[in-house]
Amino acid sequence: MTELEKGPQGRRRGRGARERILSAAQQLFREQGINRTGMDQLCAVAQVSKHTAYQHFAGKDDLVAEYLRRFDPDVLPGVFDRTDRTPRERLLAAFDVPASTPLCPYIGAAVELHDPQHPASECARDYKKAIAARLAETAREAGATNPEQLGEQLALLIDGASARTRVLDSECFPTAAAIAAVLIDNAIPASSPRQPSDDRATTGSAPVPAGGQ
Amino acid sequence: MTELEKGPQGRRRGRGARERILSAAQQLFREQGINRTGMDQLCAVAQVSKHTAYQHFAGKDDLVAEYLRRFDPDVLPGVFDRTDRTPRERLLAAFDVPASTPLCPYIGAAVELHDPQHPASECARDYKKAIAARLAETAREAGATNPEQLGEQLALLIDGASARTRVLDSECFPTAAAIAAVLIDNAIPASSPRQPSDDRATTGSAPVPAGGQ
DNA sequence: CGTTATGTATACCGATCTGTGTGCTTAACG
DNA sequence: CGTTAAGCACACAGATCGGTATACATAACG
Repeated sequence: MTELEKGPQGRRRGRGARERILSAAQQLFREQGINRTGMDQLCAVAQVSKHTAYQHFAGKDDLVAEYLRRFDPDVLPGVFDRTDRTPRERLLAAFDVPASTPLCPYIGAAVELHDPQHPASECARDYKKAIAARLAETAREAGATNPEQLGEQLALLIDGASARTRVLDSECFPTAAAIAAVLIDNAIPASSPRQPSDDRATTGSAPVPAGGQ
Repeated sequence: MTELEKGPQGRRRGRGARERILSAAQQLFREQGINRTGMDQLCAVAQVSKHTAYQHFAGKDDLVAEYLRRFDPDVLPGVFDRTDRTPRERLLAAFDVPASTPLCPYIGAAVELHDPQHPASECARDYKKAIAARLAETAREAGATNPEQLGEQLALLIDGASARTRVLDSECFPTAAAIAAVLIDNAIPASSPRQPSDDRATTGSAPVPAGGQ
């Protein structure tokens, strides 16, 4: 989904301007925010003519939406796909983000754009719902009595940690992880709350830091 | 703190332009965000000359900082000062915000300004710390084993609910309140987790909606 | 090779932004 | 009443914004 756009036929011979634009957007939007990043600066960083930029994207709004859609595949893949972990470990791994992760770009976009009708805002909504759904799915695997509720709760914790980290300018994910542990243990009736070693999975445990957030 | 500024002497006879400016800022910044509200529009709403606005505030940044400082006294006063409630009820009342409360203005400012050094960002940090401190204080009253931890956890829940409400465009505070109830009951050793009626306070319980957020 | 799509360079447009400067009106206080 | 400061109306400066137009270069494909 990252290589075959815009060409009705399968030709396409360009030098990859679109990728450079999206790459620059990802960098600058995270570093400076969306509103504080002008198209001139963005094109300069991407080493792309302004004309070309507006040939690939209908406007800045369109670019922002595409910038957000680009996260879909690579945000929490290393969290949910790890079959070498118990469901409980996978749920907790969602809070194991590298220190000083900027800010969830979806929250940033929703706040900066300030328009629920904006395509990027709808994209952010969809993504947040998807994350909650995957958490709920994993919660079901873990044997939670109310997986949907636990998924929504954990999603709220992630957003809270991300937003609060931004405001306080200090890491908040450990706090969220502690809450998550309590909620998870409270939601799983079979497992004893303070006994994490009753997992039925084969391979052992490895403290791997998760990717995005 | 809201009526005696700017005059070296105690004279002052103006028609209250400063108050109108701050009032308009409070309205517009919440409705449209900070960056999307120009000084022209703000002055028009406040029915104030632009010249006068820049006579009261050194610049927009200064105005934003003042706008945030103005919340300090009146955000969660009706939550912590209610002596007719048990500490536990007071903690939970912090999550009883009226539906569709816009977004915590401090989170909004921190995200929109995107500069931790900005006076308004520092103000937001101070406020968030103060809220956590008051929650911790109340948690101590409630007999929590680790009041500071519980205060920080509840503060994170509030921020998470506020941010997530904005992104999802649907109310998230009930979810946060449910988590809070679990955390509070888990943190208070004396009270049994599923028995809220063993409070030692005199007056009964009244489901009153709290003020700000 | 020649066509065609893709990209570059640059200038420009109108709108909007924060912030000032000038001159006039009006209200408060002695 | 007269002084004085607060406020108003309006124009303007300088910068930046998103977006467009024109003209030229180049790479890919037939």
